Amino acid sequence: MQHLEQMSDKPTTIKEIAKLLDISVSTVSRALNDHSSIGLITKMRVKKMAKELNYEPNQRAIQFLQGKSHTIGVILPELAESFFSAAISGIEDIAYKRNYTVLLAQSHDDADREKLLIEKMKMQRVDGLLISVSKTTNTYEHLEAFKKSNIPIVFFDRIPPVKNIHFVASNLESGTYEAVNFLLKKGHRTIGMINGPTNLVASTERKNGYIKAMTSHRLKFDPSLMLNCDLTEAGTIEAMDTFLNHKRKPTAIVTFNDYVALFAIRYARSLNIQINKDIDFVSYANLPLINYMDFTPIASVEQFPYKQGKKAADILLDLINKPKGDTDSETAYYNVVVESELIIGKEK
Amino acid sequence: MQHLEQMSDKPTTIKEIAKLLDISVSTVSRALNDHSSIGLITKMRVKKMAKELNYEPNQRAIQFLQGKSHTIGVILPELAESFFSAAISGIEDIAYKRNYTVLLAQSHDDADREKLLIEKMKMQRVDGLLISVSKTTNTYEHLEAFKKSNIPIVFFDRIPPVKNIHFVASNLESGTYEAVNFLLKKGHRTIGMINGPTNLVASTERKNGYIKAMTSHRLKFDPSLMLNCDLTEAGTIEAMDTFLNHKRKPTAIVTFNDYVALFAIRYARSLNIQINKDIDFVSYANLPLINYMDFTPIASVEQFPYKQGKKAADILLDLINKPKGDTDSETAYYNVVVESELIIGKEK
DNA sequence: GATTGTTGTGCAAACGTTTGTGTAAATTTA
DNA sequence: TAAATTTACACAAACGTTTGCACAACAATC
Repeated sequence: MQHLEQMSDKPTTIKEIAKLLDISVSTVSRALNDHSSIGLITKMRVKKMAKELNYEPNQRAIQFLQGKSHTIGVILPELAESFFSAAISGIEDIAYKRNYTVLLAQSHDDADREKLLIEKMKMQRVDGLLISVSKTTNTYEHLEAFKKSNIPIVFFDRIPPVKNIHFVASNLESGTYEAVNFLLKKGHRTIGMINGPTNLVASTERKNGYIKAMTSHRLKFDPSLMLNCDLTEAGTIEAMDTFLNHKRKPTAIVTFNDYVALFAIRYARSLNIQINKDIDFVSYANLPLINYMDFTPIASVEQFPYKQGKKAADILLDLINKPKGDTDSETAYYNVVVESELIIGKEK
Repeated sequence: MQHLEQMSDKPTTIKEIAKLLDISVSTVSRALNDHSSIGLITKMRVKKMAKELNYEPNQRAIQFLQGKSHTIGVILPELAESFFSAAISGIEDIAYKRNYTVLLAQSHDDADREKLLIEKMKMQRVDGLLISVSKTTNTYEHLEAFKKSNIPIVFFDRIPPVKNIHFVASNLESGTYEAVNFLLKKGHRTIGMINGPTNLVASTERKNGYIKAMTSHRLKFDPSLMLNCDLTEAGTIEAMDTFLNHKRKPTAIVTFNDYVALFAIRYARSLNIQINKDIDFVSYANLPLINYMDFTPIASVEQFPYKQGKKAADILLDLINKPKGDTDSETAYYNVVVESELIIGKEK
């Protein structure tokens, strides 16, 4: 009975239990899994011994045997952005609920690193991949290549311009429509927009929403009021300068995200412009802390990142656990749109 | 030559290569690993075929065979807190550099969830665990139990009061000392401190730093000027009320972190108190965005979370790859202190 | 009392890879 | 030219678990 002191040794295996009880490993395995063909007495004996030895099944062995890792890879640009830290929480919650683990990696908005990470995820044999592509990603062969590996992949938020993919994104067009509409109803007629880089789908959607709102009010779209910006502080300031020297100086500005809004507002204040008086600002919600600031956009488009993460993870796990009949998984793609919502800030 | 079209099938194995070349699997394995006992011609043939079939070694199989997962588990309270999102970047960078992957999970400051996650990490057979315990964790048996599993564990930032553990933390005592010293030099004599819950080591360290600074200026420590707070907004307001009605009303306040500082400053402003005029604020750096605010602490203690994450991961990987001779690993524990630094904000 | 059915268990293969050992053939040495 | 050495490969075991199949023992049926 010296089997009790091997605690701090290697983890107990099914074999040891078998040897100690003088039965076969298959019996032990079946007993632990409550297989119907094992006698009650044997089951009890096995379970008691398993508990005594602190037996825990070696998941790595099981994963290997079954050819499933029960792990999903998640690649996202930057956890420091609260959109993504909220999204990862949604992903994680779904993953753990459905008994999957999460292998995390950040691209830090570096396309090369992203490529490496994707390769690594494939080598790690993740069961599926969730990815929000980096800002700098502009070639897509590696994504196409990954698709060939038969590992399901779901894109979220930052969707690359590639055909036949599954993705989850927020409806930026309708969100922007609402935002611009809100400004129009407030009486604004000259509305500027600091948009993102043209290679992002998100920029196009915002643009479309903007145009739609304008035309629905029978206003003509003035392209000079929509500026593309690299989302840096310098780029934002440049855009602001353009607007402030514009022959049609905007009375309201919609910014691509809260960071841009912050830069723009800070710069405007330095020029003694009265925020939300001389110029109204509307943005897209990214930063929870913006609520604590003294001068914040009067409204913002909430994109529900947590919900988006949940949804994306759910879809991925559905794809992973889809029965073999691939007939429709080859033709049907999840294109899920999470509605965004215009949140109007409390007046100060 | 019909082996070229099995691309979208199951991943290629070493066996298939062996069969196609009519050699043994061991030869293929050794050829791919450039083993000395394999002829040059064979190596070339194998490598060529491997490339042709897009062979990638099955890491899961290797991990299983070697009994190593090459994965570290990371459990932290909340990625939305920028301290942790910075820390995870450091962890990730080291892990990937040293060829490990990161299994991530958030406790969301829930002790029960944390317990479950630890259990799960053990079942997943991670090679090591990195953890920053949740605020609500107040029993430590599960941590002690985990140590018995022989999986190295390194704590960082939020260290539980448990003996004989490896940890990385910032030197809050010296940071606080510097902060209080800075205020004393500015002429303040009545300095309040909104500290954290007493069960956190971090609170004790701040307290010690505070006391040290005071005594070094030959000032007596007034315990009524150090309040313990649950770090919520309500708790902060309560603490502020206590201070404002104190017979020795502080002319400067040190807060546990930026969130508390925000709550305190907002509340003070609502009472028409002039920030950094009537009362000077000093805090600990958590939020990058605090720089964008109009009223921010005049100084803050930077804790270098990225560096801390890197250091913690490095230590963990060293422990994992430590040679078998356990003689000193049983007696010696890494207690690494990352120096913090007082950052004095630009005057506005 | 032979046949079928049920219950409980063991054997062995399989997953993909690495690695220790065995062994031909080719080369060098005496 | 036989013996010793080297070279180049194959065989098989191992990692921990699941699972199809075989098979014994026993009970129930005709």
